[in-house]
Amino acid sequence: MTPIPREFFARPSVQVAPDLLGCVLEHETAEGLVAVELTEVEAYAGQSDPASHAYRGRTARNAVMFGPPGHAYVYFTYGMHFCVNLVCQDADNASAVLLRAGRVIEGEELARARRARRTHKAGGDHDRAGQDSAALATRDLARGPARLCQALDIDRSLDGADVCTAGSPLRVRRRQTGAGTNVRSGQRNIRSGPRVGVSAAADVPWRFWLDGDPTVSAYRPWVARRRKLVTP
DNA sequence: GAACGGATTTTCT
DNA sequence: GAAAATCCGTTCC
Repeated sequence: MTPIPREFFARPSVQVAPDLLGCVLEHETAEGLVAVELTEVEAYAGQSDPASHAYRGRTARNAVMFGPPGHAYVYFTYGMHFCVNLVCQDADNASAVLLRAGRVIEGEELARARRARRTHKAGGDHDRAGQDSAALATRDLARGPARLCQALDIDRSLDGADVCTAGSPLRVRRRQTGAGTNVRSGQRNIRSGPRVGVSAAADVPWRFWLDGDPTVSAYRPWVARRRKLVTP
């Protein structure tokens, strides 16, 4: 299985993002291999994009965005979640594509076990500890950026990982279209709209997804992240 | 089916 | 001190 060449990522993230739809991200660990077909992504530019982590310059967290293309930028957010990006273009642009959702095509049982594990942890210690992991819908396994990271067991240890090298545990490849595989209908329509959870530059349609795919997260028009009301 | 609170890091004011 | 590229269980329509 040949990874996508680095030149693929050496373009503006807005061009790379829609081309990533339908590509496969896979992570090989001691537990096994889990692979997802990407169904939803978002493009982030560098210092010209107020919604980008790179907007205010380089920090310890976003350093990978200021490096060569074809590497993973993994960050921790909201105190409990990881999200993964793929770095695009060159160091001066510090742009990347956020992977928002995917459809598990390999290692579904492992992905389900990981998601159930995390769900249990996040939900606290209730009597439901022994919750049946099969209760998780297949389409929800990697539906959302943090869920995708849970299913693939991606964390900060993969920050900076090269996804263009065959020997790397984390890599991106094109979907196999040969005979014998469960290839779905050929070209599906790609749609675009405003990015999710972003208040700055909300008018830029830099979110891309496969039209009608059940693993794409529901569209939230304004997401109006409710600010905590401060009582004086 | 929408809406809220909680978990609790990284960054900036 | 607060907001953020989030998810989940609960609660109220």
